[in-house]
Formats: sequence, C-alpha cells, structure tokens
Amino acid sequence: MGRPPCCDKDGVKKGPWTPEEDIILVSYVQDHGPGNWRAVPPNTGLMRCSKSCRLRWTNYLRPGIRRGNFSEQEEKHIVQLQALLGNRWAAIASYLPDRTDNDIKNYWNTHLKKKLLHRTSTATPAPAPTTHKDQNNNKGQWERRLQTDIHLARQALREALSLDTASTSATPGPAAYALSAQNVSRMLDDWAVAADSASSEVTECSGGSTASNGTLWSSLLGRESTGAAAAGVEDPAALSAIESWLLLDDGTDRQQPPEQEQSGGQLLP
DNA sequence: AATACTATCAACCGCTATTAG
DNA sequence: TCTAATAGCGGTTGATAGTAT
Repeated sequence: MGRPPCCDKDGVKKGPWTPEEDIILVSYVQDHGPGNWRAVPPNTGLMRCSKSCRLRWTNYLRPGIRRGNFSEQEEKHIVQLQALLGNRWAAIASYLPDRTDNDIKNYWNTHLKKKLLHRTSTATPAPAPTTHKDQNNNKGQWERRLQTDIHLARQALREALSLDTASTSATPGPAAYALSAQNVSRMLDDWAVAADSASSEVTECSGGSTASNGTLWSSLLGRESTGAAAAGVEDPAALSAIESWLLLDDGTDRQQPPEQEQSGGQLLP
C-alpha cells in the first residue's frame, strides 16, 4: 500500500484564506520550516489541504515577496525570459526572486500579452496608402524584432549549453535544469557586459499593498534564499542590458540588426 | 444612482515526476 | 518492486474592485 492520505478530503475548506489561517500557517512554518506540507493540516488544525497550504505559503506568505506594480525592467526581463524559456513560470520566477511564479504568470496573461499584441498590431498598420516597400518595412516590425530576439536567445542558450556540456560533464543528468539555469544567468551577465552603460536606475516599484507581507512576516521569519540570487540577475546592469537589447518602449526601431549587437556586444563568451 | 462591462489576482484544477510505505 | 500519495508546475476559473454607460 501507499501512504495514508494527507488530509480529510471531505472536511477540507476552500476559498480565500482568513488572516487567522495565515497567522497559523506562518507560525507553523516559522517553527518547522517550509516543506513536509502534508504534516501541516493535522499539526495546525487548519481545515486546508496540504496543497492549499503550500500554495498559500509560496504565493503569498513567503517572506521577501514583492507585490504590486512591475517595473519596466521587470517587464522586459519577463518578456526576455519568456521568449527564452517559454511558459515555464517557475523557471522565470527563479530569476525574479521576489516575485512568485503565479504573479508573473498573472502579469503576463493580463498585461504583457496584451502589450505585445498591441505592439504587433500597431506595428502592422491598417490599410493605408503605402507602397509595397513601405508595407514591408512596417509590417510586423515589433513582431519581427521579437522573433529575432527569440531566435538569438535560443541560439545563445544552445551554444551555452553545448559549451557547458563539453567543459563540465558529458552525462546529462538530473542537473540538466540547473545547468541550463546557470547558462541563462551567464547569458544575462553577458548581456550586462554588452550593455553600453549602466543607465540603470532600478525603478523601485511603489506598489501599495506590496511590502505588507514582507514587513509583516519578515519580522517573524528569516528570508530564504532562492538560489536565483546567485544567478546575479538582479544586477541592475543585466536588467539594463536586456532593456537596451529589447528596446521595447523607446518607439524607435533599431537601425542595426541584432547580429551586429551580438558580435559587438559579445553575447556569448 | 443603477447597471453592465472589464481587469485583476488569489485560489483551484489537473497533470507529471518523485517519493514513502 | 509496486502502489498510491505528495510536491510542484502550468492552465483556468471565479470573486471582486474599478470603470464606463
């Protein structure tokens, strides 16, 4: 036989968490640490499924979570990482350690997807008295730029992976993801180097509700490191590099093809 | 002021890989 | 070794706040 069930499925409570439940959960995690979620409901008396407890902790109660508005840098960072990794929100979130995967996923679905669509549509103007040549020039400017970016990112990742597999170990094992994550962070570092200047004032988001949990619970709990910090992605220079690479909002089309930036900017070692 | 519509986000659902018994 | 539960992930939903009519 297998394990006994973690909680009574019949008496399990659903819906929004109350502040009292939050406090119980935080107190428990403070004493026992995160993990072993199946032990949480029976030990705390919470009428919640272990899954729900884990979700509540990771998405809301975990210290160090920043909520509220995403900065421009974060936006571009997410766009870049999404192009690179796809909808692997947990992986993307590991490069934005103070954001949860759920937050990033929500932000992507509600804001960024629309933004990208809007840019695509504005880059492909409706019927206008333009010549065929003009149409070609304007057609999907943003879309083409994005596709080029995606292509470059993938190429860079492939090369980085091949470099590492050659230099480290020939056996692709369970560390495969760690390996790729390592390389992604290296790429980001490279972009940082490629960036001309660090005109990178990280716009501190002034989200209202945001730090509330952090300040509330950080007094109770120490901040855990996610390992992503080691990736060095929070480096403002890296963010600035991505910004300059993407040129999302400046309204000016890039004059040089990305290839030139790659060769000039040393995208890869 | 009332109603309809839209946007946001917390939480749930379903799936897969891993792990305990 | 096998079976069933857990952990974790991405997709989706539903409640609610905000805005438009």
